[in-house]
Amino acid sequence: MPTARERVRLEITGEIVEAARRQLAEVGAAALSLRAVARELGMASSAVYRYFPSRDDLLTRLIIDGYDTLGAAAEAADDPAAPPAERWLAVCRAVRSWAHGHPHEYALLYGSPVPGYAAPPDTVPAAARVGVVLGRVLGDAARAGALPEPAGGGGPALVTAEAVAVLGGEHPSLDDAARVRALLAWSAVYGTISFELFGHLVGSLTDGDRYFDRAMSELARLIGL
Amino acid sequence: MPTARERVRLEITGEIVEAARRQLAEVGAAALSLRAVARELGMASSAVYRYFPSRDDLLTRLIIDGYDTLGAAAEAADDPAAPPAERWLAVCRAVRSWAHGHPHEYALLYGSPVPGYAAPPDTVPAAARVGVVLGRVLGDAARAGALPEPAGGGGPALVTAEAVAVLGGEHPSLDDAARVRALLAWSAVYGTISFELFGHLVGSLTDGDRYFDRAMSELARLIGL
DNA sequence: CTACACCGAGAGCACTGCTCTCGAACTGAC
DNA sequence: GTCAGTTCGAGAGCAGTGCTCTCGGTGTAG
Repeated sequence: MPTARERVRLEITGEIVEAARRQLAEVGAAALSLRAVARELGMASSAVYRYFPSRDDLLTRLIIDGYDTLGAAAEAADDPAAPPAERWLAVCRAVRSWAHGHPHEYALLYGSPVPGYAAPPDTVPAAARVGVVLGRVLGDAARAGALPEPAGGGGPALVTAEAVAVLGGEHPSLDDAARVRALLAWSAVYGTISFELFGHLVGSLTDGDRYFDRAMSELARLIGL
Repeated sequence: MPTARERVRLEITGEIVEAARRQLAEVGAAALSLRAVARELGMASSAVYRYFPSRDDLLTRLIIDGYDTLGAAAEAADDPAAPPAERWLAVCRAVRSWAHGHPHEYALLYGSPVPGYAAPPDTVPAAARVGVVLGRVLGDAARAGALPEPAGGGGPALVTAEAVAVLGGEHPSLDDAARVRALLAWSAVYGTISFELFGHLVGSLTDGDRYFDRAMSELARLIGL
C-alpha cells in the first residue's frame, strides 16, 4: 500500500499535469511555461522539478495523455455491430471532433515535433490506439468477407510485420496492397484534419463538415470498405 | 534607381534572412533565436530590429521564401508534355524530395502554426503555388479529355469559386465531386509526407520510397488521372 | 529516537524577445 | 558646401524563460 508521501506525490503530479494541460489548451505547446504552471499552483518554479526533471518530460506526459484521450474517443465511437463503412466514418468523425475540441493538443501530437525533442518509446503504444481502432475495422470487414479479393502481385511487402498486426492482422483478403491503401487512408485522414485545423483550406470550402464526410467516404471506397 | 543606402539595406536584410534560414535548418523554427542570428552576423541584437520589427516578421519572411522555393521545385518537376499520371507523380516526388531536404522548413510551412502566430495574407499567394501546379495537371487532363465523365449529383457545391480557379478551372468533366477528390488527394499528399517526416510511420514500412510512389499512384487513380 | 531521504523555497546563471536612448553616419535641400 | 533631418548601430536594461544549487524544514524507515 502506498505511503502518505507517495499518495500526495501522485496527487501533486496530477495537479501539475492538469494545470499544464489547461495552459497547453490556452497558449499552445511552444508557449507552455513551467514557471507559469508553478505560479498557477502557488509553488516555486524549482519545486516543479521535483516532479518532472524537465519541461520536455512534462510535455511527454501531456503527449501520452493526449494520445490516450484521443484513442479512447476513437474507441468509444466505434460500434462493432455497424457496417464497415459506417464504422470508418464514425471513427474519423470522432478523431476530427476531438481535434477541433483540443486543437493545441492535436497540434502537439501530430504537428511539427518540438525543437530538440525526440518522442520517447513510452509514447508509442498510446500513439497506436487510433490506428488499432481503424485497423480493427479493416480486419473485421475482411473476416466478414466484405472486402474485394486482392489483385495480387506488387513485389516485396511494403508493410512490416509489426504494422500488419495493427492493420487487421493476417487474412486472405488482406494483402500488402490493401494495407498500403489503409496506411494511405490513415495518412489522408490526418492530412485532411490538419489542413483544416492549421488553416490551409481557408477559403476553399463552403461547408467543412460536409466536405469531411464526403472525403472520408471517398477514402472508405479507396480501401474497399 | 536605388540609393546607396537602400542597396546596403537590402543587402543586409538578405544576409539576415540567409543567416536565419541557416539557423532554421539547424535548430528548427521554435529555437530560432534572433540574438543568435545577430551574433552570427557580428551585429548587436537590437540592430536586427531595424530590419525586422519582430521575430515573427522574420519567420514570416522565411515562410514566404519556403513556399516559394517549394513552389518553384514543384513547377520545375512538372513536364506539361507528359501524361497526367506521370505529371502528378513527378510533382509529388518533387514535394517530398524538397521536404526531405528541408525538414525544418517543411515543418514551419505545414506543421503546427507557431504560438500566437497568424499567417499574414502575404503568405497566401506563395502558399498556393504547389496547389496551382497540381491544379494545372488536373485541368490539363480535363481539357485533354483524359478524365472520366462526372457522375453528377451531390447537392450544393463544397468547393468555393476561388478554389475552382486553382483546381484546373471550369470544365465539363470537372464537377464539384472531382474537385473534392482533388482537395482530398492534395491533403493526402501532405499527410503522407508529414507522417513520414514527423516519424509517425517509423517501423511500419520496409521501403519509404516505394511506398510513397505506390501511395501517390493510388491517389492519381482516385482523382481519375 | 535518530538518521536519512524527500521536498519546498529562494537565489542565481545564462538565455530569450524587445525597448529606449545616445552618438555617429549618411542624405537631401538650400 | 553647409546644415537640418533621417537612418542606423551599439549598449543598457526590462521582463520573462529553463534549469541548478543550496539551505532549512518535514515525513519516514530502522
